[in-house]
Amino acid sequence: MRVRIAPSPTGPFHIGTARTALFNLLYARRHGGTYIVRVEDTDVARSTTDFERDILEGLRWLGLEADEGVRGDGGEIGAHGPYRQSARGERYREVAAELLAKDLAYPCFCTAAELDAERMAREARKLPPRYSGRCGTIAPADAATRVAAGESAALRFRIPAGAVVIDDLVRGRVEIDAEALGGDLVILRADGSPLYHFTVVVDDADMGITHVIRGEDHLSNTPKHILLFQALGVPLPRFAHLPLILNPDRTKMSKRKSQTALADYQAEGFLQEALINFLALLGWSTGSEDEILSMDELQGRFDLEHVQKAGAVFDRVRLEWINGQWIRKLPVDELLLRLRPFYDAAAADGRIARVASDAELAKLLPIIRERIQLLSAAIPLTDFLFTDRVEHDPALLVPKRWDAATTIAGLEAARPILADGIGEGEPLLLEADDPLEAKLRGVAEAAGWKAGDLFMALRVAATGRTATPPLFDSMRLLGGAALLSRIDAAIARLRTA
RNA sequence: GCCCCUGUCGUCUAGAGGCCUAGGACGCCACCCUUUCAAGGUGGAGAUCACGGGUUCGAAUCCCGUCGGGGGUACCA
Repeated sequence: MRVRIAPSPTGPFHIGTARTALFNLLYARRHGGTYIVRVEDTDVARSTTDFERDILEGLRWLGLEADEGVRGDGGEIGAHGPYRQSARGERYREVAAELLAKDLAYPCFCTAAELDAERMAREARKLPPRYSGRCGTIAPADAATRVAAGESAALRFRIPAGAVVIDDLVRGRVEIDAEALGGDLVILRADGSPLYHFTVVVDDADMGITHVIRGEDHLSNTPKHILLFQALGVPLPRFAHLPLILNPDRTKMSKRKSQTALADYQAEGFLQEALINFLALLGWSTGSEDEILSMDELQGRFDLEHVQKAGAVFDRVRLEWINGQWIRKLPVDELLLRLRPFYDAAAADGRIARVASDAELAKLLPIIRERIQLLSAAIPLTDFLFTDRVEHDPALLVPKRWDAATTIAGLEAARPILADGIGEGEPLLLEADDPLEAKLRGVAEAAGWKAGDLFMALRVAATGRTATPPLFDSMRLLGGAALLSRIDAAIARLRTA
């Protein structure tokens, strides 16, 4: 059993390509097969090595690196190579020559202008576009003479008449009349470069692909491939056409309407595990009510029977929920590793004033992990710890039920207790009873304040924000000196406001 | 236009003729927990299974039609 993913490096790694790759890998793992990565860079005008690297690195990051073919570092392994179409030109011309020799293909001398005119004429008569096949009636000897004389000619594959049946693993039997295929198919341009429908078949045949699992957008073109496989005299692979991933308006997911670049999701702080989990459940289900699944679990459970037939809308909100689940599920030391680059980047671009140490992050993790759905969200939640001063907004500083005078009184009343109770580098008191909290509650009660209001005033004074990790842990993390100076600054701010 | 695929809560889905008074999850609302925000817990609203005909004692499940949505239709991939 051999499957493949064949990305085209004409743009950044697309999330839809990632899902197709995942389904292929899952299918291979489940059935003990080989998962192959092939780069389809026949379109030299649009393909770039930067895009290729982006795709290869993306696959590796997701855990979808090739068993055979092009690996994450760009190297190739396997005995069926080369695995880049740009390196297979010789082979395509060789196969094309065989088809020509058997008269299964013929040179076409039509110019672009002639083909345009033909197409427009048919359009005017409300007929579907279709090549007339007129060059197909030129005697092979005459055609050969003209080619030898240097006349420019593309090579067309003869599409035989009749119905083509696709026995699709997810859609069942699909029958398409060859009449609807648009006439004889160009497989080699006049300059000798091969076209997609041809290269894909030659490669799948040469590489011994047994199962072609790809997006539904290829279903209508599959008869062309089947006819080509038959002309080549090689056994047909099984086909499985996956439902498309859709924009919220239910059109095919596109860059214009959705975020499609994997790298953008990565940069936002989506976890590899979450993306895999989410993508697996887009168009496939376990048949059970399980939702949070690891790659290992997916590999053990995947099947084509539960693949959906209708397109699936990419629901970003659901992805974020799954990401939050995985953030909480990851071991803390692993989570620290994942968070590291986000803090480093924030320090580099000035969102925080200094680099956070591993020890500091380790102390933070327990109080932020249930508060973030994206790794990047950790920064605004904890930036107050890594900055020299906070800007106090008086409107936030004064709790709803309080006025400025009460707030000043509250901060002043709390100050000596905090000066006494918070030093530097103290351990957190996560679940435990906190004596400091008890004291402050006492102060609030004596003054007739709601403790929550006092806490809110302190929260904003210490962090500049109204939504933060737990107050007492936040204050301990900050340290006594910084805390007191922020309280003083907050009081000063209120006096001048 | 033509060809093909498809149609269960807003979204992802369970469902293979009686287990369906259609289940779960996200999101939404309420409550609980609670120093904020989350997380977590409980409950709720939300689908005449696109519609219309059949078949059957019985249909979300089978058949036909209609309508809606999507994809394809290149000397792009």
